Amino acid sequence: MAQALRPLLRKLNAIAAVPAEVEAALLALNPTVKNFAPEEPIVREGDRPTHIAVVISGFVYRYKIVDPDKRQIMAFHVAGDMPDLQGLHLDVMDHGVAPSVETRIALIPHKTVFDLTDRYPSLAHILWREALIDGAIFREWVVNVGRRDGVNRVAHLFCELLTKSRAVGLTDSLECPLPLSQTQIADATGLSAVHANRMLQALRKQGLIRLERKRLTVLDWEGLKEAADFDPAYLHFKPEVFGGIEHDDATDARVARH
Amino acid sequence: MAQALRPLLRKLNAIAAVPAEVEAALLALNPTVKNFAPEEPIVREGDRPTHIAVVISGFVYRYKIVDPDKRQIMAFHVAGDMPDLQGLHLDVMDHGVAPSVETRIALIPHKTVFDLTDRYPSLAHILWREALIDGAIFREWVVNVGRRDGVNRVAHLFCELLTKSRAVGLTDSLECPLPLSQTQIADATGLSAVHANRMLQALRKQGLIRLERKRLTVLDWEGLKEAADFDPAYLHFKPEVFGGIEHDDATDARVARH
DNA sequence: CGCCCATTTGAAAAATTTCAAACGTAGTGG
DNA sequence: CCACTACGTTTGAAATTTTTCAAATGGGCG
Repeated sequence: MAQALRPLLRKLNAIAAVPAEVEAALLALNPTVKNFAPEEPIVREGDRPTHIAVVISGFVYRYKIVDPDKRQIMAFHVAGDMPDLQGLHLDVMDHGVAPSVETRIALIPHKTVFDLTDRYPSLAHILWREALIDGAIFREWVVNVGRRDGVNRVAHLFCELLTKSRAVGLTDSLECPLPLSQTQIADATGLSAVHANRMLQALRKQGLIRLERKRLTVLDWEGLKEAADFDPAYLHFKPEVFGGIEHDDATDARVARH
Repeated sequence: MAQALRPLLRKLNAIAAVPAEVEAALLALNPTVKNFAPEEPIVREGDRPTHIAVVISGFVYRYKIVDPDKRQIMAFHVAGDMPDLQGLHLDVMDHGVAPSVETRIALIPHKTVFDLTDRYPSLAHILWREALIDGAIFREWVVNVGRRDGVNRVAHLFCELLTKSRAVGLTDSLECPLPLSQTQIADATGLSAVHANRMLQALRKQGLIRLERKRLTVLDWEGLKEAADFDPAYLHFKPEVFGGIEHDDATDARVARH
């Protein structure tokens, strides 16, 4: 398990410069690693977490139940992400965390994290920054769900997921895992499952995406960005990572100028 | 100006225990204070802020422009709040900040804040916690806009504003300032202005609220909470502050059991 | 094969937006 | 003091988006 936290380092390096000694200290940790089956709760609303979860592989979402037959998904997380970083300073969970597929999670006691941030103030700043980026993404989701129509919302979600996947090295093409049911896509975009289905069909018909075997392929990145009104600034990646996807990509992306 | 940051202390004390020496250090600051006219930008999307803004009095909102004839408001802030705390670790603003009424803002250089957090690690933890609460509120807004219908959304917004106002001592009754146009309420709830107007009428007709001269009066707190599906847990106030509003309040709140 | 579950389709119902106009109030300038 | 303007609120009605309901289709798996 010595390398279990490798994805975390890739993630942290995408958002900040991580000093070598901090990298070493993190790699030296020997965290508990636990497998979670699809939909098996990782943390529940109301819990008082004592550990930080780091996604090693798989796909995780955060959600709240409303009504209680409605659900809203507020975030997706891939390898390297810490879906309950907030537990460090907020005692009780105001939402749940669950995986959508078989997922490996490293568990690090809060105390261990605080020891590290005491020893390495720069790590504290990086984690604080990560928490702020988490917040920035929620803001964009408020915009997405509040002011964009169905097609836009789904397109935007896909742009975000592909960009994040590329930033942490999960893929270097225009294709990435998307282990979600249409119901989950609907719950993330504030749509009904039926409507989400139709929005997906619209995106396919427009030749923007392909969706098969739980993988997303973007056929026309510029077109999808346009349809989504997507600007990655809110993800706050380091400048090098920022743009992420170029026009002259080695794929079949059509050039769609606006 | 020696007492300019008094509201900030009330706010911080509502979310955490603030050591006396930290209180003293904050009060000893002599921040620049600036007045902003309604709608006069405090920070713009794309800016690289060098200072933290603290609301001393007034009412501030954070927003993004989409399309560009649509606007989404993502947060409201009252006295004591720091609407761009995130600027401490995120270089460029991904959204704008503006007041809805004449507002007094204290400006504290980032450097000053970092000096203080270096000197008082407990302050760093409090500010980090505040940033996480900021994020928790965005999550609830995603839920609000994504999974609640018109009336619910507006009711929820009002519950949040009243609860926050009480927590920082802006009011101790069921009445608080609400210096917003219906267009702004619409932009915060993801509705059209016309529809927001109708939802307000519905809340009035149900005898839940009164709205006049830019003040909100809650006539039936339990009823409004019920209509809003409101649970203040996501605001993460200290336990003492938590409940905030009791059934047997010294006001004319009707008892609405569910 | 048969079952379970996710996806897809169609059609009606409901929520929400858009458009257009009326109304009210406050402020400005004559 | 009145006319005029600007802006926010209110109203009505049609257009549109989205949801709901119900059923059909399709794939994976024991």
